[in-house]
Amino acid sequence: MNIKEVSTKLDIPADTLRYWERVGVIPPVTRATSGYRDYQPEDLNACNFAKCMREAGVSIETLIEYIDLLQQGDDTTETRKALLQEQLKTIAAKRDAVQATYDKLQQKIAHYGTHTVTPFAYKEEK
Amino acid sequence: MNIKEVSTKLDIPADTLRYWERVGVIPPVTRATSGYRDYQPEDLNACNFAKCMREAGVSIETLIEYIDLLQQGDDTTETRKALLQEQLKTIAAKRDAVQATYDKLQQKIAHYGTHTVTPFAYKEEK
DNA sequence: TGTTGCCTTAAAGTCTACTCCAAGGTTTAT
DNA sequence: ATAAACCTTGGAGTAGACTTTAAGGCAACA
Repeated sequence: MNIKEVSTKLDIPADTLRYWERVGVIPPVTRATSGYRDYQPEDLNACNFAKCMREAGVSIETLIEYIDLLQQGDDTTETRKALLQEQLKTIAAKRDAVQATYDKLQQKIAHYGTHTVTPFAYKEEK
Repeated sequence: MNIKEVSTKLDIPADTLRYWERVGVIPPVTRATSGYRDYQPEDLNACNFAKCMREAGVSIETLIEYIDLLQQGDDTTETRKALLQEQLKTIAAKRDAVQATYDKLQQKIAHYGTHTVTPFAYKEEK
């Protein structure tokens, strides 16, 4: 699978896929003899994982750290697990913040303009 | 309430509060005769609103648009409401994406290293 | 076999959203 | 009344994450 197909399938710009590989957000991608990237299923998994983690707010730096550990192989399993657990907490916090804003904004919209004087949601309700 | 107190109370850097006001993410803040900012309750609401929206992923540009409409006054109520509804959709999408990643990562962690060969979550499960 | 379209890298450029700095005015405590 | 600790603005600088450009190689089709 070439880079264009992966880009289309996963909806990630080709430039971003190259950038991720270059800085180490995903492991080196399998190459054809031409030098062209030829993404294998596991390469796709790596890209998709990176995409989801990025969308959830995980930094490039953290992802590089994870891939580094993975490529050291040895036994970094526990360290990797701890790293993921830490990120899970961060993601949970983000989720909660987004949900809270969602709820309040929805309520605000519900009677926007009907009996509203304050144009800002999140006012401490009396 | 001076800028330092607001910064502490809302946990937003003072530089960011000044920046937000300068670009129009919040309306102009009330001033003392000295020229110092003297945040009124409604100014605080505006800052808190901006903070929540930013955390939920709403862009500076969008917030400026909202404040612009607000200050035109006239009757921009419907336009503003539409803008907020649009953002609500974006926020919902973000929340869902973050939640999905949370769920899958949690599952992944649950048996990380026990019977795992793939170090990437989000593999299409067979 | 040419040409159209895809691929490669390295390096420089861009965008968003702050964040810091310099020069100077104000307030508060001693 | 003077130093310490605030505050102000305008403008420059930075961080993070891409995104574009330049120069050139490979591939597929007419």
